[in-house]
Amino acid sequence: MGSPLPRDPIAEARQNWERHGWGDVAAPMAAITAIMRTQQILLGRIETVLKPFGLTFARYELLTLLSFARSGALPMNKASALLQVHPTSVTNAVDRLEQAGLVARSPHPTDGRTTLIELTSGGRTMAKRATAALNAEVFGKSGFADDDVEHLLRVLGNFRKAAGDFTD
Amino acid sequence: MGSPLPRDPIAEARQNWERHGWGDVAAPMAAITAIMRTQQILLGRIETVLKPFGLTFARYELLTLLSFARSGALPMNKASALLQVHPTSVTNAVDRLEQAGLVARSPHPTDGRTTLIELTSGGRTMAKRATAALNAEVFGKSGFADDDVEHLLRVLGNFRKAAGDFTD
DNA sequence: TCCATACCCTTGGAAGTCCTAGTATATTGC
DNA sequence: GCAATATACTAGGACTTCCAAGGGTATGGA
Repeated sequence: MGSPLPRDPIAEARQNWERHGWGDVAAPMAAITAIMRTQQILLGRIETVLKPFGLTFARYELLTLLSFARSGALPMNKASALLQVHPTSVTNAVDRLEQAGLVARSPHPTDGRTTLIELTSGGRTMAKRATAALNAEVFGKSGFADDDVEHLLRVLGNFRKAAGDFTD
Repeated sequence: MGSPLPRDPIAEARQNWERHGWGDVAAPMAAITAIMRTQQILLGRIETVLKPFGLTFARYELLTLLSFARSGALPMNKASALLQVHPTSVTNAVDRLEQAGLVARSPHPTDGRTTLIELTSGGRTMAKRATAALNAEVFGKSGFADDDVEHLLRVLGNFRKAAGDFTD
């Protein structure tokens, strides 16, 4: 989306913050902006790999979650909670995956309010193939050193816990 | 959007990866997923703070970028490059900021293809206020220790550079 | 038992992102 | 000087996200 810039725009933002007397929060501002940008880059790579499969990241995540479910099926509200997205986003993703024949909706046996989503065999195959591609093209080539990966997991794990993601 | 989960869903995903024989990429997969989720949390906090100002993060970033421009005006393509978003996203943001009276479009004096965007006085005031709020409510309370901030800046800076964001 | 409350999912709307294509203006090469 | 190429912005469409609101189903207390 553009050739490399001559200077790091986030480093420049940090300097601007300091120049305006906000030096006390300039560093965390820069770190947060860097997280935003890194996410953008990673999401772009992921979507590029998934595009040939007709998948987006949101749909891939749901597919993978289902592939790990013991019974092969999950209530929609469970999926929403585990993926940490709004229930309407799950509705949307399921609509499209269902149209593509990768998942199926079925009524919950005892709770009439609940809808179960289940992988079709095609969906299971698709999940395997897409995961193999992502492992090879993105996760296996992240560019992060092993030490940095562990450090990221620790720091971001603490952050997510403090933000109330999980109690553990 | 949901109460805390009993277990960290990303740690669980990592275990699932390992169980399926993808142990060699399980750690970077988890780190990348953690970056995604952290970005989601941070963006949520930012948007909550900006909402009373009638701003979204995309519009705030543009407003702030303009407030740091020497001349107070920038060509749209420059803004697109510095914010590292698609040109159509800038068009969209400018449309709405213009409707709100915070920026104005003007033709470039010598290049007929180019449109300049300029802060209005109201836009300048808004940028100051919104930045003060974000500094107080988000950047000043990030929850990251100083050491972790420096580490994040280094690791993510290397990543962004390797991804071609800047040459420096 | 029955009504109020809580929960689950879906619809419709607003916002952001990107892509593709189209129009207008510059620049470059012959 | 003029045609071919490159650049700048915008229009329309697909996608995701969230919020607000609504209809259907469970559950629990009077």
